[in-house]
Amino acid sequence: MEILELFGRRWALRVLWELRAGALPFRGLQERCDAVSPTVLNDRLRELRAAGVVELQESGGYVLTPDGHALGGLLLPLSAWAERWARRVRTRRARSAR
Amino acid sequence: MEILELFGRRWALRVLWELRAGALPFRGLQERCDAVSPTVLNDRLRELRAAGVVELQESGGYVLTPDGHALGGLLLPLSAWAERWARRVRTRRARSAR
DNA sequence: TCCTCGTGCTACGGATTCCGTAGCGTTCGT
DNA sequence: ACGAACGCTACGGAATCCGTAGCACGAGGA
Repeated sequence: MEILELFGRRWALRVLWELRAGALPFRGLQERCDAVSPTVLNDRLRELRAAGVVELQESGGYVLTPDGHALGGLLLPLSAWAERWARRVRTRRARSAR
Repeated sequence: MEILELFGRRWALRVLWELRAGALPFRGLQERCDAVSPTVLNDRLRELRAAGVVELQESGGYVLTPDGHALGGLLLPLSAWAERWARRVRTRRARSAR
């Protein structure tokens, strides 16, 4: 799981997540990622391109490669888990508040 | 996917990955994580405990909560992907080396 | 009693990463 | 010629991470 080296960096997973739905230009991607600074976004994009999960199309805009798409699909169950988790965290916080 | 805020931190996913197999004490966990500094490890553990995916048992040693275990299971397909990915990266590097 | 060992964890200074703002170079449409 | 959108870079300050050293506590043995 050396890949965790890459994913354990800020915005890496988020970029994959945002690109699932389709291509996005640099600034569009930046907006989706809570206005992350272009410096870091470009760092992550270079790393993800080097890893072969993201590519820059000639017509402009970033897209997932087939590999990247397969990976993006694996994030879906994680998303489902995250929803249940968020609900539990809310109720837990509500419980501890009273 | 606010959870990506937590996972997009160094060693967070790695800690989950290492705890899948069972409980580990602080220093044992540290060794498994490439001798990560105790400062950061403790930071991650506090965050993961606050998120309710990891807990410290009274008898000592860190362990995944039921939530955390469910999450850890989702990392398995990701691990399978990572293996295929690592193989591809190797062949790609071998190709570009000649 | 004193020592040792293992437990979780903290202090501190330096290295690395991240961020916010500003702006460059190019292309494309009008 | 000009505006807009494209990808991206420069730079200084803030936040994060790291490596080393060591503290506090409890269990066990001599």
